[in-house]
Amino acid sequence: MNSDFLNDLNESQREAVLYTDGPSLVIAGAGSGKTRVLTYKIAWLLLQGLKPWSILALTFTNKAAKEMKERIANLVGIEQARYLQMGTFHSIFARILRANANRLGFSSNFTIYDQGDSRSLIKTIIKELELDDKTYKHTAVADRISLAKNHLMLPADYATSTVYQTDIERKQPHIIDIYKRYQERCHQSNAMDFDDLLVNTWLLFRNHEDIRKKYSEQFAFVLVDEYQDTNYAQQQIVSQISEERQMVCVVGDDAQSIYSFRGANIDNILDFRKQYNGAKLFKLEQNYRSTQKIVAAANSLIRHNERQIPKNVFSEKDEGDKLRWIQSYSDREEAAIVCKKIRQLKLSEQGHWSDFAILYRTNSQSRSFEEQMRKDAIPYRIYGGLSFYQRKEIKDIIAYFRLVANNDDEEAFRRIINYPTRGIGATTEGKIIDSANKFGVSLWQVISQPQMFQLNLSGATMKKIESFRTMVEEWTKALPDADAYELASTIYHVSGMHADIYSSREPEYQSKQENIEEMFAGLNTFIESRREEGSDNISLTDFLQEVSLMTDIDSDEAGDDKVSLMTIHSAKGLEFPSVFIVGMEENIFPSSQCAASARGLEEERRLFYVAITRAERHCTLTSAQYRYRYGNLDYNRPSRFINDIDPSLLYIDKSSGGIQMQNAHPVAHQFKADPMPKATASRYDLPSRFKPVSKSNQTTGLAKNHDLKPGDIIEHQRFGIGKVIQVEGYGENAKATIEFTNLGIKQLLLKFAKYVKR
DNA sequence: CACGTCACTGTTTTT
DNA sequence: CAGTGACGTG
Repeated sequence: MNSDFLNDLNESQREAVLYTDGPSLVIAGAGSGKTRVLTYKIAWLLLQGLKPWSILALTFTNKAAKEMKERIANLVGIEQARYLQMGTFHSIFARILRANANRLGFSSNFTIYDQGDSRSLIKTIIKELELDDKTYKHTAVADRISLAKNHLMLPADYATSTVYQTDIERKQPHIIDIYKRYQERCHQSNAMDFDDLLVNTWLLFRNHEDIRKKYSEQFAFVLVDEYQDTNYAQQQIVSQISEERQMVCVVGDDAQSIYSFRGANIDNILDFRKQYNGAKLFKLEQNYRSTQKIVAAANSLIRHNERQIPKNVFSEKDEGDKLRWIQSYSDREEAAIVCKKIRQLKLSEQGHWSDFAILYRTNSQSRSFEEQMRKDAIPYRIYGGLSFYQRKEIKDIIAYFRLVANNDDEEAFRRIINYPTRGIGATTEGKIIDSANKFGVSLWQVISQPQMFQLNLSGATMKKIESFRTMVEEWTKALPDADAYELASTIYHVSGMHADIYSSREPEYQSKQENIEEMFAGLNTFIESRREEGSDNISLTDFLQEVSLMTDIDSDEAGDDKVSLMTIHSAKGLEFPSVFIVGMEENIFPSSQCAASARGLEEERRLFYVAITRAERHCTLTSAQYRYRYGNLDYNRPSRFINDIDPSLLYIDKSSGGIQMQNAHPVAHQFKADPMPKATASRYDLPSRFKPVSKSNQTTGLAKNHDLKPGDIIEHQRFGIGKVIQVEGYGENAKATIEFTNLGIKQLLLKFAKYVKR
């Protein structure tokens, strides 16, 4: 490797890459090649002789980490890239915590509680403390606890903080009690929530200097992506790790800080140079993404914010078109206009559907567009909504895996102790919990030694519990050596989950079946790809660890020619030739609650800035006068943000008002979308987390362009011989109804089915 | 213990 | 409107 790659950089990028004398802050305007700077900097560090494992690069999403790793591999080769310490804050810290769990009184197989788990635990605690669930709403309490943790405030600190004073003023003095008890329960369950992964890492380093030292010596250089979105805890941990050498490079854009509601603190980036004295500042100001007018319009908007690092983002691309603003009468008309514009633009630009994105403030706004696009036969894909891992059936099967891997996991225990029903009802469950609380042990310990923990139950109930316990125990014993897929499959069947899910042919159940299939397909892919990488970590436990820190956004099925519909938040980091920012109305964008405070309003404005800067060539804003919200018709004035844009860069389009709703399009039938049942409409369109690697799939069967028709005989890898009864849907969504000789009728999502034609 | 009915309550959400 | 959760009945 030589340093030729540096020629790909512009001057400011190169300066940022080459500086390795101390801490630095890289302010990367939208579209200015931020990822390029990060990856090249890492390559440069390697070239300087740094060992890959001594470079720590922290990102916010798995996707960003993966992308960066791939790009670095292209520069320096996979051999070096493989050993880079690169990943999300949470996954890197989880690894550190597993290695040192005993120091904190956890064991290394601890469970990671997701948001659902922690909320559910908080809910039970509120009940146990006999607090009024109207004053103490579990979601609000959870947010409050999360906020405390993001500020590294332990229950003990909480009592002396101003937060506690606020609680008292709000007549919620018991949040601290819930917090305390919540932490105890997590500990008893050998579980950490997402925030604990940060808090506990910080604690580990604070209380065990030898460990902190070890890591700070290992990580000779620390890089942080999206620094504007870090919270206090993350900032502190970075500081713990880099204390001695101060070799930190953080990259971000204060103008794109939009996650304060998750604890992100914009001051981290604004005050970075105060925290790291003498830190060097680099600004990447050339935007390579958008036309000049789009960049200028975005600049004119963000100028209205007080708190920011001054910068001059510019573009040398075409001048381009002004932003366009269209007002419509209603939300339905808004959707119709947008669809019409998309068609026109696609034609005039000779583009693809995937060149277009519709961005909105809230998920619920997707509805009118969905309806209209289905009517107009425009292919689309909605991002967001209920994620794969939040679906009940997936959470259930994962809960089994979790309990097997960590018997003390209370949330997993409670989820499945009586699912599928095995005659262990609420009363019994209550008694187990009481005993556990009384003795300060986990639920599992109570059922393991019922007499010791004074569990008083009838002989019949005891027997049921006993058999549940033995069942799980056996799996736990098998865990270390078992083939993950085999074990998972055993659990699925022996637990009775399989029978339950196949007990009906209702669409609801079919969708569950498909989702579980998909999970198993994912498990398979996981094992295969780990094997390909030469890793032995392919047990069910390894799968669990991977899965607990994964989200839907991480897999994207780009390549599909579809219009993207998503919230502005989830559009961050993406770009599209044409962007429609819809619902530009007061009370929606800016949302009424955020607009109440100056800080909140500035964040909304940054959100709008993010939205505009997603556009490469065309950016259209729309406002509707009337829209349905919560079942009634609301009137809203146009968003104040419209006025924030330099009028010379905004074209007010009046031509489209009052378009005819019954727009017949001659080409429409070509793209006819599936008539989807409404309950599952977006479900089939969701990203499949683990899209099987085409390689492995192609060998056994095929997925994309299936050639099945009714009457065909197939042999399925697991289900055996079957006859095709019916095929429906297209491409990604194609599924077949197949009658298997041994198993009866099943529905298969062909995307995942492994079979050969006979 | 399963299922039906009623009241309630609505941002954004990288892990 | 629609999804959720609490509660009561078979």
